[in-house]
Amino acid sequence: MKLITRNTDYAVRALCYLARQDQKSVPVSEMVMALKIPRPFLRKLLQTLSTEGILDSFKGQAGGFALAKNPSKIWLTDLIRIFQGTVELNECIFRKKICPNRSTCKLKHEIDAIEKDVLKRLSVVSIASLLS
Amino acid sequence: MKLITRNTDYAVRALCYLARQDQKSVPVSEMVMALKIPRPFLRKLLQTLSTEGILDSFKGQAGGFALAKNPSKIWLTDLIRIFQGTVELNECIFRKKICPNRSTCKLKHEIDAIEKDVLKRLSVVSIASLLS
DNA sequence: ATAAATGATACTAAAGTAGTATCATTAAAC
DNA sequence: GTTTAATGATACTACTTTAGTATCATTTAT
Ligand code: FES
Ligand code: FES
Repeated sequence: MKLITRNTDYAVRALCYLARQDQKSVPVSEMVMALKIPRPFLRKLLQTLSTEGILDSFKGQAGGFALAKNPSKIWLTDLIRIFQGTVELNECIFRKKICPNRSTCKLKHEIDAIEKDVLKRLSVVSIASLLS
Repeated sequence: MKLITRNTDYAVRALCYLARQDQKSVPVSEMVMALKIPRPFLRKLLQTLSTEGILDSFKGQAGGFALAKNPSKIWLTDLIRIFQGTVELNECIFRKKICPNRSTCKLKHEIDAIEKDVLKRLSVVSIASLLS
């Protein structure tokens, strides 16, 4: 099981790359060179980050992408939410229906507690903190 | 993202059910009734638990399954390993290859640390502790 | 012999993840 | 004003994992 999918992982790299630049905007082609991420995939991903307000985008020649916020304000949990949905280690769906034992189930309690910890640890990680 | 898949979840329920019985062996049909898990799915799952040494099985009429160990010796991590493979929240595979940045990557460090915590918490949960 | 069980194994379906392709729109550069 | 290099929008394909089904062989109590 993975906590971070490819999308999120690539997004982190791209955002770190942008955070280290002080150019007004960086085109996808430059990032493809630097990060060796498949172009169409990176493009789609950056578009998503743009519509989500993480990036600003500039169309036309000499256009590209730039961070829309300070790297210390871009949280890993934002990216996870965008690309993977909410963090729910525990679903307990029972044949498409919410499980009737949810309130008493000890397994659920255990996993819920673990989930809380994981979220707590994830929620302090920002792009700034990943810059090294 | 899920920490526990359906297989593992069902296995926990089945094992808890068996732990509460003191019959020599319980046939699948009885468990299907009690747990409302699809029969062929439960069957396969119990067979797996049997070959993995978690359950004893008895063939022929009046046969069935029974715990092969004390419930306090059956660990949630065993079940996760059996049905989901090793817990690895962090893969960082870069286009089918192991990522070259593994040693320096801060994201990996963070996720590794979280994974360690999760494993620590999972590793103390046994069927006995889930019996309620 | 029969019936009720598991063993072994192959198959199908659904969902999530990863990646590609294409055409339209924009705006700087010439 | 035309060209060119960029993003916007959107649809599509492929792969992997998870979930679930089906079938026939074997065993054993009755
Ligand atoms: S059995 Fe459904 S929440 Fe655990
Ligand atoms: S970039 Fe590969 S381990 Fe993080």
